Amino acid sequence: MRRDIFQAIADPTRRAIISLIALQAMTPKTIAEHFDTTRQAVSKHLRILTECELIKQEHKGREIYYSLEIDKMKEIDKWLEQFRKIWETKFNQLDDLLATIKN
Amino acid sequence: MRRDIFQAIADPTRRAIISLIALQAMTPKTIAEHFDTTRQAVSKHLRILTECELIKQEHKGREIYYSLEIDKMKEIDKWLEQFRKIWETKFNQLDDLLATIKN
DNA sequence: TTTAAATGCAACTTTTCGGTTTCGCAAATT
DNA sequence: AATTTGCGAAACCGAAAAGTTGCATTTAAA
Repeated sequence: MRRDIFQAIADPTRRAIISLIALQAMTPKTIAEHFDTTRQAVSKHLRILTECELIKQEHKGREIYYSLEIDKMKEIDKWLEQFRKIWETKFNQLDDLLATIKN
Repeated sequence: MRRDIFQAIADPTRRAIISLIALQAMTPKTIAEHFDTTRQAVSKHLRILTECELIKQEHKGREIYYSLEIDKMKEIDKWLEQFRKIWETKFNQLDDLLATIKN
């Protein structure tokens, strides 16, 4: 099983779950109510997200509250960094070009 | 077929291809030489990347040069925005806390 | 004008993925 | 004590994905 963060965010439902619990911790049941799917399917997604340490659990009686490990999201940002450098350079080149045309 | 950018970057080989051609345009043959896979497999990845408009082609005789559509990468950055807000807030909260302790 | 090279595409196979169903367990409720 | 509720895990299924093989096409080279 691959189970890395990029594979985790590939699924649209998982992305929605991430966005949802980013705002506040939730139980699987509550999360499932936000989507057109069963609690068990959500549970599977939560398992995958847990495996790549994107979310954490907090047990409270028989309920389990899931919340986002926001720091883990920075890994995506980190990977994007190489491309951000490129598009910023291109933007500057365009800037230079516009400046040249003007003068 | 889903074919969105998140599914496109889920595959590690595709991420490597993206990083590779971000620096300079390349033919499928040359790209394949960088990996432990066949040209046809690379071709399939290129097809997927083309379908979600992450890369573009430039024909030159019988060769086809593939290069990155850097602007498309910004979509990931855009999605990350919501989380960036959160981690920046947390960072500021920590800042405030440290300031409080100091005084 | 043959021959070789670069490529895309389609068919096929194997693996993975996402969802459903069923089950068992532990905590709450009656 | 019996029942309900919230949960994870395992077994199963269909669909999609990833890789392989073979072939057709176009262009360059001999």
